[in-house]
Amino acid sequence: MITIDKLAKLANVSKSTVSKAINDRPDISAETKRRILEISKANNYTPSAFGKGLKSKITKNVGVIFTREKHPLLNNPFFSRILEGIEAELALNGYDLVLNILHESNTNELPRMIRERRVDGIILIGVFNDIFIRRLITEKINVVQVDPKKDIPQFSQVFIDNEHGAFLATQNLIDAGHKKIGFISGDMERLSFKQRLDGYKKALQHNKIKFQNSLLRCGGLEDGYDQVKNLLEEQHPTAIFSTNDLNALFAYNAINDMGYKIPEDISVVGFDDIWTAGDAKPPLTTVRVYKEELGSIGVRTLLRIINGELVGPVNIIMPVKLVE
Amino acid sequence: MITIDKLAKLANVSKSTVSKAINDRPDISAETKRRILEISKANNYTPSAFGKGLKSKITKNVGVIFTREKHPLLNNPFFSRILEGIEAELALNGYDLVLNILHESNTNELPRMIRERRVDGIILIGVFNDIFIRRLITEKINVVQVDPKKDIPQFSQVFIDNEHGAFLATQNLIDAGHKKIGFISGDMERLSFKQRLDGYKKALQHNKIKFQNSLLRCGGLEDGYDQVKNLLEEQHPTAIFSTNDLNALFAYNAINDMGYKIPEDISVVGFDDIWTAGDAKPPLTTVRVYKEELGSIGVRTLLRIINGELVGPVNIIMPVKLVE
DNA sequence: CAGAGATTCGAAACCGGTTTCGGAAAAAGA
DNA sequence: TCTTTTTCCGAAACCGGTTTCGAATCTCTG
Repeated sequence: MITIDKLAKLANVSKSTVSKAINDRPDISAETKRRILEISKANNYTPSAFGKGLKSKITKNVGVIFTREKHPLLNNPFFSRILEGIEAELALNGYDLVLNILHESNTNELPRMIRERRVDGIILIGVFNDIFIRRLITEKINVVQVDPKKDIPQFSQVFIDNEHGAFLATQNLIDAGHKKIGFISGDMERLSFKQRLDGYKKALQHNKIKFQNSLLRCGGLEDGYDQVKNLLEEQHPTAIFSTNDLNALFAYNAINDMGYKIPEDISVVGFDDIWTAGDAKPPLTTVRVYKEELGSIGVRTLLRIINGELVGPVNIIMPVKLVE
Repeated sequence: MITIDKLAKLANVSKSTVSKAINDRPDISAETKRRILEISKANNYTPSAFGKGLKSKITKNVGVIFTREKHPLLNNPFFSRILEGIEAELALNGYDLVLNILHESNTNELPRMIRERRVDGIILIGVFNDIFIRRLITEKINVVQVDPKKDIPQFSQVFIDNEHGAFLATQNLIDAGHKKIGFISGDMERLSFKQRLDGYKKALQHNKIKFQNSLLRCGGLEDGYDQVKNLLEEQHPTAIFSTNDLNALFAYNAINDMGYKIPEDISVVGFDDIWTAGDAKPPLTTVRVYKEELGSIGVRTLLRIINGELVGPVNIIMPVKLVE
């Protein structure tokens, strides 16, 4: 491993001069710079991240923290897509991505990468407890929250346009003539599901359809199947809006198992546009979320914060699209 | 941000003494150590990664490099599961994960995290070109390859027991009375698919069934549907072994669309045990691969290399299990 | 109580960079 | 030709740790 000192010896200059050549400083002659860069390339010298960071405090790393409730993150179909979006955008800007996956309960102490300042900022995806949030704020860490489960005004945040998406989805069902539209969802503690409920309500109201609590079935993802069955038996809706595709697919199963046909007897619209949605039979109408975009916009926002281009926290709402 | 110097002032000792207290060195009195640690905790001091690494060359970071062919990695259902396995095992051992996702074509230059020695070792998952591999070898980077697409004897590698898994899957079909078993697969350039073909052949041979080239349909994941259709029309097998679940699900669709019934007319067995396998109707019999384990064993192997506990490269074969 | 040995601490060097600042040499101006 | 200015380079300090080694103090032994 070649260091700046060795390179300086090879070029018969001081290490300050090498540093100037490498970093394109003004006080160096064109000829010397050329010579040094040549020797540098010949010995494929790369400045050590440690040496650089020690002085500059800049790591050129960004931390990404996901939380998961129980087991695999697969429950969250977004995981890899958002992560890929983040990674691509970071790579484009010369940053590396340091990944942490935490359990929701386990977010008391700050991760090492933050404590030891191994990252210039972080992107948060998931649910975090209050102590965690507070420490991030007091330590003045650069933070962007993507698809927030909870609104934290101190952080910059990238939202999905949940309300409008849900509005579109519901309106789509209403346009098809439905008046009795069931609503199924995961945990309503989550901001995104709340917002989707709002969109559902707005669409009903906009069409002068009375909102009925009895048409709601909310809860965990696990028992989606049973909830749909229960909803169908008790309320006989002609359509169902599901706040997420996973539940929508459970609904498909339940509807099929009860002997109904889709879409003749019951229509279903989902949200998220996960990759299996198109393979379902019949293909699921859903609200497309641009997951990679979510990640890359999150990164761009964070980099603006890191570069001091942003004064206060900003909120960004990413548009969605109804796909049939 | 408090540094070791400030802490030393606060405790009225030299910074060498602080270092000794923090790192539990012998030449320090119990009382002084206690006092320093107390003050350290009170000011929640965390040594900077830069300072430490500069001297020790140890980053406590591990790089993880995935490659993708075209677009999202979702084609690879392993992605998040293996990644989670890796992350969990690294976290357990006090390491952070630095993620890189490369395009196969774009793997000429070494990633920055390797050049700048920002990681103590790397885990490779995917396809890498020869220049890339050679540079890793000449630079003496610590490498473990997980689920290798190509055998690289210079690296330690964690394999899936593809051959035995394919043997089990095929034997399962033979036990059910099938003699004419189609074989569909993705790109046969990949080591894992080759090995699965070997297992398929072995099972046939073991049961004295003649292997027929005409029953093979190999190629991309994209046109799996058409290939299955073609296979069914031309050869009329009574069963199909698919080297991956994704193709198996395409086979389901093709079989259904052609008016056959599963498993009455045609049986299907897959490989990988992706999460949708259980939801298919009827549930897909498949070979379960312990994806998190794959990741965590990869990490454990890498850490042994980093700690100098391993002399040469090792090959590890992870067992699989047939699930119905 | 002198001398040997063990304990405990700190000064200084080191790791690999960046940055400041002063001075020499070269170029420009008088 | 003598200043003045500009250009170019290097010595030295600094960043935040670790490690070595010498010295001071304390403990033990004969």
